[in-house]
Amino acid sequence: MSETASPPPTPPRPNGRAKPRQSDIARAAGVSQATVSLVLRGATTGVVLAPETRRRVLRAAEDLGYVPDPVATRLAAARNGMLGLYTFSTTFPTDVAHSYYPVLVGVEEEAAAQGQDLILFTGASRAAGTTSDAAAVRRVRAADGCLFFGRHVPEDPIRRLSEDGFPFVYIGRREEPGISHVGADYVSASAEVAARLAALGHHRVRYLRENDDAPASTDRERGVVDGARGAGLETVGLVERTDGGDVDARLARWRDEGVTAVVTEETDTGAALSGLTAAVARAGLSCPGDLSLALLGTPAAAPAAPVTGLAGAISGFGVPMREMGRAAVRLLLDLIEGSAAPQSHLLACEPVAGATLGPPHPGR
Amino acid sequence: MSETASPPPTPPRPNGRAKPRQSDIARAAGVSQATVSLVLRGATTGVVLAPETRRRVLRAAEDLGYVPDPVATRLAAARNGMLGLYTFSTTFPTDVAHSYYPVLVGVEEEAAAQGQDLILFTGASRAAGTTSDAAAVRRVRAADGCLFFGRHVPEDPIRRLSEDGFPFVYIGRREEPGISHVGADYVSASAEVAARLAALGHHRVRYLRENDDAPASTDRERGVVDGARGAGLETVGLVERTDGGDVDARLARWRDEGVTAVVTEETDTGAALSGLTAAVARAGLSCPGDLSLALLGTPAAAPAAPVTGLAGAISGFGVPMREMGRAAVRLLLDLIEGSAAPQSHLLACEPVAGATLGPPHPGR
DNA sequence: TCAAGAACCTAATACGTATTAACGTAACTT
DNA sequence: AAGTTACGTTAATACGTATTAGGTTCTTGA
Repeated sequence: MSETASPPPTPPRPNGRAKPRQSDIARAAGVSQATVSLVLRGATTGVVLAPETRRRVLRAAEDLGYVPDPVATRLAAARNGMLGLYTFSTTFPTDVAHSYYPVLVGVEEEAAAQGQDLILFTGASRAAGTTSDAAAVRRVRAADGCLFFGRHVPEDPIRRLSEDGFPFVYIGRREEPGISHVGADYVSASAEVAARLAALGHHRVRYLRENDDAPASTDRERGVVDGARGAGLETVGLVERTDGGDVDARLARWRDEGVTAVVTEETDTGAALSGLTAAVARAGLSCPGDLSLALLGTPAAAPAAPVTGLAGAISGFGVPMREMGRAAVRLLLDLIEGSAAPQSHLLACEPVAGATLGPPHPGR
Repeated sequence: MSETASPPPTPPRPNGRAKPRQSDIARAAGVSQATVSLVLRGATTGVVLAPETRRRVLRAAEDLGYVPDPVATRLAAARNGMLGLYTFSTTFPTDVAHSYYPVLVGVEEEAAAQGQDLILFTGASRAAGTTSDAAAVRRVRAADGCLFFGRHVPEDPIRRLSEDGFPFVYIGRREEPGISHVGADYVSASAEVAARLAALGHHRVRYLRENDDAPASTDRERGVVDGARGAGLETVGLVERTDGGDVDARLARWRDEGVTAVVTEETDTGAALSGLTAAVARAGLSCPGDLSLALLGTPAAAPAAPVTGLAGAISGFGVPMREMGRAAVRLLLDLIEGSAAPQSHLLACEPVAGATLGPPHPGR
């Protein structure tokens, strides 16, 4: 299934080497390399070129098929029109592909719209060497600036970037002061969900969150608790964490306790949600018939194990991932151009009506 | 929804500048910059450093928090550990995201596995300037090599790359000799589908193909025709092209003509398939009850307009997109390392049994 | 006609690292 | 003791572009 093709003919190049350089153009046009640079770069400060010279240089550049070397451009302290996107993933990228994909789409869209190329750095890269996080993060300096993306991020190497004045933006909320991020307003959106439950008449509710302390989870918890308090829901025992234990037992206990609604969150792994829905299905319960269910966050587009026993979409809110990607690119460009100080943006989440919320139906 | 954060404290750097360089280390360790490079790079050809010197240099590098500059590295050495991925898309990238996505996943997987980073070039980029295709394609030289991806590609600029000896690989079959590509064996797979129809007892069949001449479409047509001839199907009037006309009328005509099975192809737009299935649904036909249906290619993962009226998957074959991405990366790396001549790989497609094929049921 | 500008261009250098030829120096041989 | 080797390090240079401080020629005004 493999066929070797004859190599293409290689026409002689003026230089003997593959790529024509500015100095080749200079020779052809009878000017200096500096002049070529000035012509091709567009007039800089005050320097004026004779129209005739410009023409000659441009002509020669065209003839030779000149291609500016982005690396050299970058080394010579200018921009190279490339933005980095560094993805930290605990698991292999493909596993979380679906839940992160919309962000990538947004980033790509906006980057293309702004005429920037994108360098994809993968956290797992360079696995061959004895590389630390630090070494991995270093590579991003090849770009004009970088976006960081993922729930968990190695902080030290990135602090170093910050100290060096390298422009970067987190996608997702961060706690560290002085660094830029574009996040979603999980607090408000989560509070709104709690309020929705209260409005339906629920009183005893459980919020099942992931057992880690990523800002996204912390924010949601805060929103749920604040919202519950504000709406008059019971807050004692409201929050529980996934602990790898028996979800079925947990669900049964909740029913015994008179819980009428459960809220959980969607993260990159989707563990909390999938575990919960599976348990609900095993218990033979329906939503919202027996139990109301709300989800904080957008579920993956095409889950490997589709949620069974649920009629429509899960109620809660959606994360504006695509718009976050776009906003992050815009902010990063502002930082690179120096036209903005480090700053943070929180985007509003969109409520999802869904089909899993209803009035309370106490179990047993 | 925006908050300005205080800038982080900037600790004094030995150099007065932001990033320590090899020459800073050299000064601190009392050696030359060249020695620093040799130490940090690992022993090159025959050059041996005194263990004591190594220690001093490494120590100094550690103390100063040295970070090699990838850009300078790339300029000095030939490689920079980055592969380009250039996507040509007729429409906006996002529109075809789903159907191309598996390839991107494969590329990213393999690139990460090989310790390479990825530069995403988008054809629409640099829209601001008066840039030609040529100028757009030039940018890929920032990488060590490049993958090209898309049904239609500007040939001239790429020929130039080829002449310059720049390593690149097409994903998808190409006609041009002497350039490398990784494609799918549409001919064999399409012929197999035709044979399957014949085995079920069909005789009068139609193949509806896209109205363009991308190699992928050409190959499929050849496969269908060859396979039909080999299996004894009627070949007169077998092939038709989409022409933007009335699909319903076309379908009705087929029924009148006694056609019992229809084959179509999936491309980046998905136009042929979606038009056809919509017409089938409007005509109140079921597959395979009234009409057998086969598809050449993998349908997009999550079609915007889900196929209605079809019980299960559409029969035909699937394109190994992810594996094509992986294979293309491997081939590109071989080319870059000079360990391989330009060559082509055709990957086998996987038959999809599906639920839309059955014995012939003449209409009317 | 001379000096002062203006207009155009170039020489020189920086950017940070990799590589190679060459240079001392110390150890070893005879 | 002189010559040879081996060893450890460095000077020099390349990579390709950007930038700035001049240097030449050309106008222009008096």
